[in-house]
Amino acid sequence: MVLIQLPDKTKKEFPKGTTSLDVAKSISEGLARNVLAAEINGEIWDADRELLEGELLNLKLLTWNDEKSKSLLWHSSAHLMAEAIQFFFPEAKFTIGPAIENGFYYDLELQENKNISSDDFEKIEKKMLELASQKNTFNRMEISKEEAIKYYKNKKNKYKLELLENLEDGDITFYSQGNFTDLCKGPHIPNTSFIKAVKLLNVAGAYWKGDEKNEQLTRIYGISFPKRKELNEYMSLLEEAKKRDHRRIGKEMGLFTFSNKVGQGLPLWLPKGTVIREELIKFMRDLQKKYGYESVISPHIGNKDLYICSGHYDKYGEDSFQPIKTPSSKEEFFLKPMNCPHHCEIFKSSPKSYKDLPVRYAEFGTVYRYEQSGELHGLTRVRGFTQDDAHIFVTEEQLESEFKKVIDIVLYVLKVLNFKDYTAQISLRDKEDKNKYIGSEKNWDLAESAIINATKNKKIATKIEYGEAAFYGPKLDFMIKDALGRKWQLGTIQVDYNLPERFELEYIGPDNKYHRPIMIHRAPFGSLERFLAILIEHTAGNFPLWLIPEQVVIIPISEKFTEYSNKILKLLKNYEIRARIDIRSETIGKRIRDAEINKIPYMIIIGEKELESNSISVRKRGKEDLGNMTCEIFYNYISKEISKELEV
RNA sequence: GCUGACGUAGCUCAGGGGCAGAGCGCUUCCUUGGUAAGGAAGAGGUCGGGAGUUCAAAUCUCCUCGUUAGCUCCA
Repeated sequence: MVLIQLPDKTKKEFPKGTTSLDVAKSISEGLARNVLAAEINGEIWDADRELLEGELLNLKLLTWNDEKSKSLLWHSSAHLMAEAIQFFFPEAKFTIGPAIENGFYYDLELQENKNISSDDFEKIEKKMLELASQKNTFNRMEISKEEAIKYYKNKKNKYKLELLENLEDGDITFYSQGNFTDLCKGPHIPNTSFIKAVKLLNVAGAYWKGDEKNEQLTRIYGISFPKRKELNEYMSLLEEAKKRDHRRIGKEMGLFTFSNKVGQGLPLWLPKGTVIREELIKFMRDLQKKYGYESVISPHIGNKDLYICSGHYDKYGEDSFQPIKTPSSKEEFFLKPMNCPHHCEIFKSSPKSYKDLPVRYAEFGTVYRYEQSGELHGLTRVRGFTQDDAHIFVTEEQLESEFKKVIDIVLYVLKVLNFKDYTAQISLRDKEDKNKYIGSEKNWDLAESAIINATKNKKIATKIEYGEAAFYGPKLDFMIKDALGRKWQLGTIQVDYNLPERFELEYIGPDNKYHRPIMIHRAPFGSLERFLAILIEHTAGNFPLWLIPEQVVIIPISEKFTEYSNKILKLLKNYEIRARIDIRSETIGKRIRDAEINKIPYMIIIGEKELESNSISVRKRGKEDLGNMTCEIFYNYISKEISKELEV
């Protein structure tokens, strides 16, 4: 007897050999037609797999509407794609083909001199749909290890053989559908006909097992849906996302640019972009003042010895911009790739008492890193950027409370700019490979537990990632996705016991003895470049009023009102409102339309009426006429809006 | 750095061995207007750069630089 319990707690009995699909049929034919798989005691099973007899099984039937079954359909689609590719490229050797957050991919090795390009996508998609319509079932087979090895030796597929090495005999399953058989632990959808719409998205190289020392395979990404309409919706969503791309908006709004003559990955800030950047800096300066930070300034280069001392030379020296040499002596200087060593030396410049601590040095430090060319991406990954950096030197006792204060700053920044969808990631050491790091086991343990405790105490939801720590210490990173769903690290807070040791930093304690401070590295924005990139995508260029480069455009009805308009412009500028006049000989309609498209929050219309009453007419973007008012009232209106944006 | 794709006007893009194109933007002129597109004319290009094939190359081939999607990396 098979005993099951459905989510609504009803219990049912079925004879031996019953599958989840049979259970669905017993409920309704309609449900049975839509069942993709079943969750049995929390584990996902094929719908046509025979249920085990004996103990009571918690059974939940999964249809497309269950989030969990999306990856099921996508994983099965990867198999279907493999079958289609096998048809056109019989020599292809398949490796792994998982479902991912949005869709699926398959990594494969092609015959030499053959490659798949996006030109092949259409025929592969067509073949996939043709195969899908054959309603081929996904058949699960339990295979002995010996048999499996024989199968892939015969296919000369060393990748699958490598995967088999790590599998236990008795634990190996193959799945086959139509003409394609694959080593796979499943589960799968019942048959291919559930896949009704397919789109291959891109082809790229990917290293076997993610290691660049290994072979580079061909990876093909795709997505599929049970309905054509859903695919269309997804594709238009992608289109919309592309419109938010900061590279596009940055160009349209004239915020920043790049020049090949200047060099790859070296952004040039245009006047409008600089306004936003300077506003962000002002905002952060004010915030830091409140939290007791002191500003410091350090040069753009540093002696090689500085980085030998910090350990950065050892770790990154070869891959950095190469040293600048002095003409007379043999001294070598590096462009600074981070500010911490400079700040350590500032700390050392005078003796410190425990009464001085915490010491908080802040600097908007511009740093240069030689990023691999393939890594460069708009403003999110560049070779020259400015960090809103600070280093806090604390005693053991101060560490946790100070760390929590920094968390407050980061959370405040995210809140002011309305970032709700972020991940707080605790980046710890790689458990396997500890050679990547400097410092003692004890220091690392202390630093890691400090972060874990502080976040627990602050009750923020965190995700632990091993192997993501900096080489000198663990981090709390705030990750935000861009328009295309790629994750970027913005704010970061790091606990560091190692650099104070390397720089022999000390303070005199109440016991009149020397003690070693602990260092907190922190940057709430991360880098201004990356932060602004994400902010552009987040707002689609509709920045809050306090940040937007052009707050107001004045539109005179005709040339007769130019003089009065200039007077108003001057008045607004005295109020520190960012305004300009649109004196083109276009119609009012046209100039309002352009201001709307250019995302200008306020338009001021000036004509006969305004001149006579010494006033202005205000229009808010996306809204109607706000009516007639004096400049002073308008200023109050705007100031109120800005302070509302900043008080959260 | 690796693999694939792409570089045509300021921007977005069409063309694809035989005269360099469109829309938007820009300039000038006309229009002097009341809350999302007034009209006309004009300027603007070594078709990323170099080499080759050809009577002829923006177009085909190779190299190179850059951009881009991934992979790898990210102090």
